[in-house]
Amino acid sequence: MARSSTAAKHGAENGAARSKRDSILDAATRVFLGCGYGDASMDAVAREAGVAKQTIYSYFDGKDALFEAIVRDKCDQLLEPIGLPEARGNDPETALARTARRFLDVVLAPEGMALFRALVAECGRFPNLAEAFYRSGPLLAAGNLADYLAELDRKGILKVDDPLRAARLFFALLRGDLYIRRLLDLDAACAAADGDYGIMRVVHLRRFRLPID
Amino acid sequence: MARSSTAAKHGAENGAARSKRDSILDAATRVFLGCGYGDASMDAVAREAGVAKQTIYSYFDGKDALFEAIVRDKCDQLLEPIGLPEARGNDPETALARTARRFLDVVLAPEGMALFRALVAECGRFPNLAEAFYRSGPLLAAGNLADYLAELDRKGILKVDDPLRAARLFFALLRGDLYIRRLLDLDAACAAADGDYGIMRVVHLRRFRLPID
DNA sequence: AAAAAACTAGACTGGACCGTCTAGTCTAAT
DNA sequence: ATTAGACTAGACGGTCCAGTCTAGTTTTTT
Repeated sequence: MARSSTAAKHGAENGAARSKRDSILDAATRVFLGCGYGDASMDAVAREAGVAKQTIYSYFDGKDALFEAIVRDKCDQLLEPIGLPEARGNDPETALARTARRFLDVVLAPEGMALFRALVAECGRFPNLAEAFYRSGPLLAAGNLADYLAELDRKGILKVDDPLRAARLFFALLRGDLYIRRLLDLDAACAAADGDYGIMRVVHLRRFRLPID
Repeated sequence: MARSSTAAKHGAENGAARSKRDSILDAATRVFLGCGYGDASMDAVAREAGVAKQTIYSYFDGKDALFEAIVRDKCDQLLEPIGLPEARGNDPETALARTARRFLDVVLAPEGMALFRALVAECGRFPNLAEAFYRSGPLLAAGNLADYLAELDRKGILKVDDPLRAARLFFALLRGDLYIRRLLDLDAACAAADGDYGIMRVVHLRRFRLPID
């Protein structure tokens, strides 16, 4: 009664069953994030997972539940690095640059884009998923950065009146125009993983005692 | 042979036909932007337009063509104000604030959000539409602002090394976090039209000889 | 008035797809 | 060996929808 929330008829809680469930989840992730919720078919998921359709329905209640499962899964797994608090030991510039890179590497990666695109497309049908994503992603990241900025302010290193707003604007600057282009799937062949996206330009704003709050 | 590009069998090029075509376009806009391309049905469009389904097919080639038509229509109509060049007579601060407001009023409005959301969802199916939107929207706006910033730089009022990049970051700052929230349809009940969105905070960055390029 | 064109209402075809069901196979425990 | 539960392959019912077709009505043109 532990794992499969509602469609639970699996007595064997061993590793084999778990790996079958996982392969379904993986396949579903590829299919759903590849074509979107509407154009993804359960038959395609079954084919991709190398599994009979009935097996999917024995692990998940239906298409909705499967989509929810893969989204929550990807949220946990993908957004986990940007939810970590700052390493406060380093000098601020390094810390900010590291935060920036961690954020962009996740957010601009194809998987991150696909997840966000799917959520935007289906936010009407799954409003709770959209909110869960926002809270465990952008909001958490901004909160952590805000804490760090507040600390810098207390130490007199930086003047930041409204840390949360400052953090949000920091991330907004980082996303810049590139985020829009990626969302629209233009610019796919751009410098993806290795590009430094002008991070340092944004980070160096602090030199000017930035009033970005 | 002038108007209805491919499905043309309308000899009468008078005003009545035009208004019927328009009422179809209007209804299609409501339906498509309301539920998205996938969940919109041609029957729903016909019902909404108060028109027989066959009439739609006599004006448009099919669902795809109708979607294209309404998107191009809304792009032209919606993004037109943000494509206008700057009024160069005013002082820079006023000009920037005006540009900012014009941009946000369009982009954050429900119609603008719905259009963008539909394009993000269907960018795989209609890549050309996504690009057309980007060019006639964000890119054009950034280009115009860049021209203005370059002029300010020539006059020595502002130091801007890379005007286009500066313009893009300006708009990125304006979108901020709110854009993400609106895309996910959280935050719908927020201060919509009358809110001043912190524009002045962003505009005042210039006081610090902003190196946002 | 008569003819032509536009339009309507609704039935219909063909296809996709969700979720269920059946019948049979494989695996593991007893 | 037997038995129970997990799994497979595929068929099937029901629903929804794009696009076509038919038959009849309204509007416009001549």
